[in-house]
Amino acid sequence: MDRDASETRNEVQAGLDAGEMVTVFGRCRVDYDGRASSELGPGDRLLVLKPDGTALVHTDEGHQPVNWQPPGCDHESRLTDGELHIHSTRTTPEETLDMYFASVAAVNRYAVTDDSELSVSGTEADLRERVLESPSLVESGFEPRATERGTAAGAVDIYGVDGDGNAVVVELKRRRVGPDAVGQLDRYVTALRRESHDGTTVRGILVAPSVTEQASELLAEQGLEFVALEPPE
Amino acid sequence: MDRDASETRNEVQAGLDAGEMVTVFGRCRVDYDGRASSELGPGDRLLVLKPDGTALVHTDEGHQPVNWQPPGCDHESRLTDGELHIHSTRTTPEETLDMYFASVAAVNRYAVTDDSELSVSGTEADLRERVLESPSLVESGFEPRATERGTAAGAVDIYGVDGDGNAVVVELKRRRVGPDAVGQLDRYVTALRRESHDGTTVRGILVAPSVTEQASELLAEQGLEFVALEPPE
DNA sequence: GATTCTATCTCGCTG
DNA sequence: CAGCGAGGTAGAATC
Repeated sequence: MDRDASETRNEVQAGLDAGEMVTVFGRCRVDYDGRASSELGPGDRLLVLKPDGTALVHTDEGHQPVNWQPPGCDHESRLTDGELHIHSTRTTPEETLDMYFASVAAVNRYAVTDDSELSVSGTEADLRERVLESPSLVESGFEPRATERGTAAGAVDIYGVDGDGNAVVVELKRRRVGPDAVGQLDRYVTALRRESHDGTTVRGILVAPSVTEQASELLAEQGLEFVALEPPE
Repeated sequence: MDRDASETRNEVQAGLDAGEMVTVFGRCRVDYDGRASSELGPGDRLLVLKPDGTALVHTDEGHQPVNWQPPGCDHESRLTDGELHIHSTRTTPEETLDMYFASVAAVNRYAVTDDSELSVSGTEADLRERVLESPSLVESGFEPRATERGTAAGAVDIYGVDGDGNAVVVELKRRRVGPDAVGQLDRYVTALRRESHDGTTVRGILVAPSVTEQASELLAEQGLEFVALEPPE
């Protein structure tokens, strides 16, 4: 099932040169060096080289590739010590990925045409639309005034006022939230209180499907509020 | 280049039954429904089905699969309206992925053996080891007393005391940090101050390679400190 | 390019 | 199983 390494290399390089998607399955070692560094001993893996400069190394397990390079990298095929050697580099940050194939079971080249765009629903953006269309879902009398309003601590998802004229900061999450989301909301509320030189009251409301116990306690400690709401669909 | 759909389906199913990694390249539509939902119109994509129940749908661009299922899913091959139809399901949460192939250019089956483990260096754990071996890198006189010390707000990376007997909370990050890390440290410090009924001073120190401007301001506002330190390697 | 935040995040660990 | 935090997170939007 093994193939002549030189012929294999030519096939891989021809695919890369043609702007095709190239896959290589075989026994290999993998070295990575960059933001971190890693070593992976011999094993059977599927290498996917994309025409946009992406490289993915997949084992038989897991959603995540065991090693990879992001889009925009340069891939080179080489013969190093008689083995097929794929060398991929990027800059900013400087990172290299090297794969050494002791044997190659298959090389495949695919000419890819894909004009469709993925459409997703049930995102945080959908939840924001839902709140903007029906602000009373947050609270009777709530009036949104701005989205992505800037503060010293970052941009607030929805900024508005309540029925008593108090300022309201709404932080949206599409799923059940933990302590991190409370910290985020607290930063925005604190920043706005600091920025409002008059005595305006600033309320913080976390809008999400649900909240963990620890996050709930943090909300109470900080005097922040929670409203249960799911993204549409 | 197209293949008989029934024959193709048999090949895919045989690979799944044999516990092999199966790839299908061809023109397809993809529907996903679960935590969110998505639709993807016709285009050429590479489908990877792993023996652990993972499914990955890759276009010609990007590190991330355009659609996927995590490990542990059940994959079925079907003939629906004369097309190869891959149906993948999971529970908790209930999620389904459906791929309909208008044409298939290639099916590949790979028997995978991989006994090697990935070893990574330059992680947060490596940074923690570095600090525990040389606590003076944080500050002269700093003495670590515990790692992963529990608080009401979660576990502190390193807990210790300074030369004056004050409590010190160290939050480690392997890379440049933004506002979220400051919020995290602040939650731990606040929780410990609440828990220490005597008048013990609790200091919070963020240890990371560098810090963004906004995070730096947040640190100053909260009376927290920063020490520049990189993970080893 | 740097910063900030979302994500069907995934993954590992711990209770 | 849920919760919590790390990640070479990637990706998008904005400055």
